[in-house]
Amino acid sequence: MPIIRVALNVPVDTLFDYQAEDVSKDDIGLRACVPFGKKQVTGIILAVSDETQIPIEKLKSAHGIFREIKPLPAALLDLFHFCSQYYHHPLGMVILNGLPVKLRNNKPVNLKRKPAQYQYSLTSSGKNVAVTQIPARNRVARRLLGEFQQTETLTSLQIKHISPRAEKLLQDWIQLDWITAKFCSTAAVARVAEIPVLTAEQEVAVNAITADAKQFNTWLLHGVTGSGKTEVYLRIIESVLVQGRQALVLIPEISLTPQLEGVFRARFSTVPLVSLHSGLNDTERLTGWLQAQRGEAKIILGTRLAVFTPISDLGVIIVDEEQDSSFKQQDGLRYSARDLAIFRARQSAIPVILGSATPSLESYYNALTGRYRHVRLLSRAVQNATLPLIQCIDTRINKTQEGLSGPLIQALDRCLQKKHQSLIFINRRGYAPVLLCKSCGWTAPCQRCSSRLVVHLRDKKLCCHHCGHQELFPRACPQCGNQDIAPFGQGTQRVEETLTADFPTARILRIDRDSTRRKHAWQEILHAVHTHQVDILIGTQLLAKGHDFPNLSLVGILNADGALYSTDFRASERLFAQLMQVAGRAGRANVAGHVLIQTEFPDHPLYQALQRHDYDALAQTLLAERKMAGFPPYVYQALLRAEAHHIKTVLDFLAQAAQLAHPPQTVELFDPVPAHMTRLKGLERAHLLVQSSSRKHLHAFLTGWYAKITTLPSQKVRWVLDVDPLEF
DNA sequence: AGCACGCCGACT
DNA sequence: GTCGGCGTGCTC
Repeated sequence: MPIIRVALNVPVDTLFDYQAEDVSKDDIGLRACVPFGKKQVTGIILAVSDETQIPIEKLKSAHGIFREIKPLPAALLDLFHFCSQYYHHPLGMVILNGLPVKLRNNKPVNLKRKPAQYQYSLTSSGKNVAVTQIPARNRVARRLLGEFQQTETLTSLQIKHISPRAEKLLQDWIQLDWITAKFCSTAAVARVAEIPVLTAEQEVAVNAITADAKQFNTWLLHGVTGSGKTEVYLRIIESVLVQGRQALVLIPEISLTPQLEGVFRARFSTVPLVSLHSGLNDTERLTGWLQAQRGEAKIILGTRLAVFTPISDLGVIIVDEEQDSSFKQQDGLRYSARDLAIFRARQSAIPVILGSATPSLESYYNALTGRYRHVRLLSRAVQNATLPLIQCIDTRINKTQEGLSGPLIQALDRCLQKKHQSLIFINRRGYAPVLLCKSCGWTAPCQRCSSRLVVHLRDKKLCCHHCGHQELFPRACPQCGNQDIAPFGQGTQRVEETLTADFPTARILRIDRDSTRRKHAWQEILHAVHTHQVDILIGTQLLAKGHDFPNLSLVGILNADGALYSTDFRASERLFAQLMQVAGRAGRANVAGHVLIQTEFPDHPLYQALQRHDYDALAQTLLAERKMAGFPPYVYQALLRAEAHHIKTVLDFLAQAAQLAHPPQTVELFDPVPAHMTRLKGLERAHLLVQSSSRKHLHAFLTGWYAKITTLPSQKVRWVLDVDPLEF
């Protein structure tokens, strides 16, 4: 009887052999349900053979093979294989983690007929209906209409997503002539929205990429905020769709999916699109995955996990905001979706486009050295729009009160009078970052992490932003008993309080994780901002990403200096990218943008470069520093991370691992050190850095070392290899 | 990862 | 005398 070799979701890097009837090589990539120990599990068939190394008495028979869906394509299995090897993670775990949950269980996929896909479009009379015409208690109807008025067209699936009850309203609305319905089954490339004329730069970019669309190339699409990178994506996707091929678009955050999805649906209204992200439930995720695999979905839009979607006829991959660290998974399998996207593109002989206004230094360096092809968009695409004016406010001269300096308050006031919107950016949620005893200097610590508890005044609580721990305010200092304990420093809530006092008539809205936690909160907030129901926005980095605020003319930045004295060598790069992104929120259409940065170091090269919008100047400076210090992109790194209840256990383990390493001369092994955040969620963490100027040598070394570490008695230590680490 | 096997401390 | 602690090792 033939043997199938199955990858299972277990932390050992071996395949498990089973006897199976009626199997052939065509079954590679199918799911098989097999007995494993006392349990039944489902894995993926990776090989079919007549032989096995396993003694016959140990060999069991597979319970069954699922044939209701097509096998995983060979290319996807290759991707998993590469991922397993490159990141040194067991193959079975890589594969099963990359599949939708519904494919991991012992059940066949339920292929019940999916509901007919209709597409509903808002009519011109529908556009004129005011949301207030709908009684406020009819919340679903209000939300649905609001959604229609934002994106104009919605599919049955999207509507179901808004609310299961929303579908009931549609027939009435068709009667009222607010919307029209049409069946969508074809994938015709029909563009409905008004198509902007390309700028000369955009045209050069589009032509260059489409002219070379038949082979693998990594393109760095390097365009300032507002230069119209999205339009370049759209044109390239269009050329791929015309050939009947599919496009994969990766974006950093779930919160950006609706926005980009709206753009795509408006442009390619009849083209089936799926979006895949962690906000979907298991069924939705499986449905989207299957549509992509069957080739029905032509545009696959998603966060990093979407890089593992089977796509039968991929024509292009786009990675938007490629510098964003959320493309790197920070637990378990620590893969970079951006780097895997490049592997996939090479494998499929198609272009991959990395888009950014502030590329990662790695990508920029690759573009400079010619590994990547560099296309630049230097001017804003919208007519009349100029780059915002960026200035520093020297807080050594202009002292701040409650975190706000005089010039910033005055600028806010002028902005209010002109009825423009303004934004205060402060990357710290809560009321104040610490609770301080003024007599002995005690600050409230987290018991489980090496961090300070953040003051959340509204619910009279202290919160740890790392582990979620909450506790009540102490009445007095637990160290010296003094009652003079008070919040110290600024967070979004405190800035909100201060500004409310300073501008009592202004409409102020705070946007951070605390205010957007509620379902649909984001949609409501964006709607309020777009319809100018808000004068001053206060927000964290949530605000920095992607969203267009057309009425925004002033951005104030508080407390950015912290990153300048960070020990993380990537802190400057990240700060620059983040500030550039926030600055880009100002002055989109006809309103000139103004950005004011409160800092004690206005002469710092980072702020100097920012004021001149000069990414290249800063990038060159940082690259020179990295070269001198021997940091990426001039070396390749890997981190052996370990955690346990006691730091000694961790350091002993790392010391043992270092002992059996025996690195070649080209690979440098550093001493174990405690992690930046030594305690996290009750565990102590440390790591050991390995680096080399040769990726090949580093990888070869890691492979051997990984095998040796696996044999160590791991006691109570949890460890992982983090290849190309971003955080230390 | 689970789950069993296995060898040492406090309990009805 | 046992119940159960979690260290070690295996799963085709």
